[in-house]
Amino acid sequence: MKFGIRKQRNHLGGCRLQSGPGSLILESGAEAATPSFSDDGKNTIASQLVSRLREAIISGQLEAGSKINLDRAKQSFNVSLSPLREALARLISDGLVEFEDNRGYRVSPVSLSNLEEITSLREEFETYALRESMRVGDVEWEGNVMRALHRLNRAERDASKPETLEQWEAVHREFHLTLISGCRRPLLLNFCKTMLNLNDRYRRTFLTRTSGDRNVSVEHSEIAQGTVARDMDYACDRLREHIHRTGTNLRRHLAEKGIA
Amino acid sequence: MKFGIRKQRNHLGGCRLQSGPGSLILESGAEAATPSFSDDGKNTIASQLVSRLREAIISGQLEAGSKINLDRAKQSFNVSLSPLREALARLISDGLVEFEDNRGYRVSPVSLSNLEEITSLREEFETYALRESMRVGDVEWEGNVMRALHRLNRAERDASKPETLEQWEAVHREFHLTLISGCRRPLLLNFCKTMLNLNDRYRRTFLTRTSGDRNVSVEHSEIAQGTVARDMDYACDRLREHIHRTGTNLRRHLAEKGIA
DNA sequence: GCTTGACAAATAATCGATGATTTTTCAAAA
DNA sequence: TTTTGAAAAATCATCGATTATTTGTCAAGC
Repeated sequence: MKFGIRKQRNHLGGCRLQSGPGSLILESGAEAATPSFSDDGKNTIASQLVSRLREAIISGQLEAGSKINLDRAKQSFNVSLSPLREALARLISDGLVEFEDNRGYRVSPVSLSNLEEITSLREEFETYALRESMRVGDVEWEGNVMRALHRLNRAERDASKPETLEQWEAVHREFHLTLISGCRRPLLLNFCKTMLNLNDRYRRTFLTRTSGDRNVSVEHSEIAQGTVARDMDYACDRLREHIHRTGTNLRRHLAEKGIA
Repeated sequence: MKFGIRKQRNHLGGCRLQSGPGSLILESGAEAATPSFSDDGKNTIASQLVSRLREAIISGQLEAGSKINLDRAKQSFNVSLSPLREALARLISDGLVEFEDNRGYRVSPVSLSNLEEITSLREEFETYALRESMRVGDVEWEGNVMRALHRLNRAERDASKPETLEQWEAVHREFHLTLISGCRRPLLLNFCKTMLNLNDRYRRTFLTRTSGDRNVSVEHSEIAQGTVARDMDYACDRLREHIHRTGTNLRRHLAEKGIA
C-alpha cells in the first residue's frame, strides 16, 4: 500500500525542510520530475538530511574544515536535533564529516595529501573494479555503460549556468559508477562510490572548468568503447590516465590556492 | 585538565551500561588495567556503544541477519534511544549494520558471496597496502611489526578458555593492521580495517580452531620477516596465501552449515 | 604583561514523551 | 479454507527539555 507521494504528516506543516537564507536549497526540482518514485529510501527526515548534507558538502556549500554548529544547522535545515545527529553520524562513513566526542561534527578538511590519496586509490580501485566488470559483466551492463556515455556527451557543462553544472556532475558521476557497476561486488562498489564523492568535492570546489589541453569527452568515449569491447588493458589504462590527469589538475589548483 | 578517570556523572548512577541477562558483558576488565588511558575517544555513551556493539557483532553475540529491536537493545545496554541510534548509524559504515527507513537497523547478514568478496578484497588491497608500507615505511614501523609478531606468537589460543581467544583475536588483528600501518594512507587503512573486521566476524563465528594442515605461526612469521626485509614480492605472496587459506577454510565451514 | 582559576555563555549529549509507520491480530466476507 | 481490511499492538522516528562538557571572559595574583 505504498504508491505515489507519501503523506508525511509531520509537525512542520506544509513548509517542511525549507532551508536557510539564500543557500542550501537542494533537490526540490528534480524529484518533481519523477513523482511516483520520489520515496525510494528517503522517507525519514534523517535520510533526507543525509542526501542534503552530502550534496551541500560535495558542492562546497558547507566549507571544508568548518565546524558544524548543531543549533545553527538545526535552524537552517529546519529540523530537530535527533535526525540531524543521526544523519551526520551516517556521513562519517562517507569521509565527508569528522567527529570528536564532546566537540561535535565538522566538515572534513581538504589537503594535498588527502587529494593525492583519493586519486591514487581511485586509480587502483576503480581500474580493479572495471577489470572485474569486464570479466563478469553482462550485456545489460554494457548497455548501461553506453547509455551513461550518451547522456554524459549530451549534457553540456556551462560554467555560467549552475543548473547545467549540477546536471553534468550527476551524469558524470553516474557514468563512472556505471562503468564499474558490472563487477557484482557491493563492498568494492561502495568504496569506489565513496572515493568518487570525495574526488568530486575537490573538483567542484577547485575546478570550475577543465584544463585546455584535455578533451574529456574523448577520454570518456575511449574508456567506454574499450570497456564494452572488453579490452581490459586498454580500458583500464585509459581510465587510469583519466583519473590521474584530473588529479594532477586538481593538485595544481590546490597549490595555487596555497592549500597544503 | 584531563587526567585519570573521567567524572561521568550521568543519570545512571554507579551501575552504568551494565548489560542484559547473561550476555554482552564486554571490555570491563581490560580498561581497569590501563586506568589513565581509558578515555581516548570513548567519552560519550554513543561512542562507548559503538565499541560495544561492534564487538558484540564481530564476536557473534548479536546474530548475523537479526533485527535490532531498539526497545530491547535500549534495555540490555541500559541506555536511551538517542545515543543508541547514533551509534548504530555510525556502524553502518563498518558494514556490520544495515538500515532501512522505518524498518530500523539489523545486523548485516552473512553469506558465501559476502565472504568471498571480503577475502578477495583483502587479498588485493592488503597486499597493496603492505607493498606501499614496505616502500615508505620507516624504522619505527618495522619495529612495530616485529613487536606485533612477538605478541602474537606469545598469545596462546586455547579454545577452552574464552578469554585467551579474545586476547588472541586482539593481537592477531593488531598484527595485520600493524603490517600495513606504514603506508601513510588513512583512507586505505580504514578500508582494510573494515574488511578485517568483517573477516574476523566470519572467523569468530564459524572457525573455532584452525585447520590441521596449517601452521599459522609460521605463516605470520614469514610475512613479518619478508616485510622488514622489504622483500615485496615474497611478503605479499605470503600474505596473499595467508588470507586465501583462511578464506578457503571459512568457505568450507559455511558450506557445512548450509549457508549460501 | 602573563598566567590562573572561577564564573558565564555556548555548545554538545542525553533523556522521556509524543507522533508516525509498520506489523500483527482477528473477525467478516468470499 | 483463504482473502481482506480495519483495529490494535509493536516498533520506529521525532521533538522539546534537561543535563554535561567545552569554550570564552575577566578579574586576581604573580
